[in-house]
Amino acid sequence: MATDAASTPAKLEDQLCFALYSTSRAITAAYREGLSQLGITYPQYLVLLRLWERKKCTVSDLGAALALDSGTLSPLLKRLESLGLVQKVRAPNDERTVVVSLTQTGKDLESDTAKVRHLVECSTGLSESEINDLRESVQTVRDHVVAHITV
Amino acid sequence: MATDAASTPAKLEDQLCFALYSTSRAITAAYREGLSQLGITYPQYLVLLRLWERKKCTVSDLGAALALDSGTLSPLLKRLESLGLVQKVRAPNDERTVVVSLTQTGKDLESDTAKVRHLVECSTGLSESEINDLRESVQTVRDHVVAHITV
DNA sequence: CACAATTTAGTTGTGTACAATTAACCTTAC
DNA sequence: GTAAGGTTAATTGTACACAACTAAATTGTG
Repeated sequence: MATDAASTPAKLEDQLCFALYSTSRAITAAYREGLSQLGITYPQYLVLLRLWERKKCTVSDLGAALALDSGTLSPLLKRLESLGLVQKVRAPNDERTVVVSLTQTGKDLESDTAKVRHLVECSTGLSESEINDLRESVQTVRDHVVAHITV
Repeated sequence: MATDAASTPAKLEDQLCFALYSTSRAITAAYREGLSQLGITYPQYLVLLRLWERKKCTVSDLGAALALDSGTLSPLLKRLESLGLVQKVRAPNDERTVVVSLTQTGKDLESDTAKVRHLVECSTGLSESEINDLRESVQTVRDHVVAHITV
């Protein structure tokens, strides 16, 4: 009874969900200045990260990798296209799918982001192995929660 | 040189930032169904969490607790007000500040959220102590990153 | 008192997130 | 072949986030 949810009023700072929410936004903010000098936003950077890994992605490939739907990706990709960083082409064998690929400008941007990423990693105050341990713990939580939602 | 940033192409799933970003959104999604039955969104729930802790908050108090600015909070509080969950009153001694407080309906909502919170906590697959350990690790990262930005 | 600097919310504009819907295209069953 | 059902991306509408700006009120200083 002492551990009854109603008897222990939940505090904002005690919530794992808020820790993740506020920390994610803090890291996004840490990326903001460096990325804005490259002309891109943080979600755009994440999409580019995926494209630097795999030269060609369909919109749904990107959606699966980032867990974002076309309502988010369509306008985001339109902005990346108008920035000249990616190009979109309808697949000839299936006119429904749109293949997104990097332009040369988009490819060239990869090396510029390494310094920004390094600065943010340093700002965490963690060693490389500590970063990886924490990342794995957080990913495990994500996978559990996602599996629970899907069920 | 093997660890040079340019020579080790960064992958999306290897990034702590993406782990935090995607996990935060997954947990928000896990809260969505339960909270929508109570008529509120996840950011609104976070604001209410703070108000259940402290009966009265100014807008800037809430902004400091949540790291959100008035551009986010003003419309959010307007929606909570139109839902009848909070009320806003100008402080008589300082007409600039707006004191936000809970209505009875807003107070009554607290107990209803406990079950939603418990379900999401269970979906993480972690014990209570594991949740707390992870929360503290994530908060430490946040505090480091925020301190680094402010400098 | 006067008045510049600061504080506080609110507003505006851009860019995500996400649910719900739409439109075009593909596939399958018949 | 064609109609039904499924897939894919785009669109629409609501709600955050956040930068930049505005307006009103307070404070500090001479």
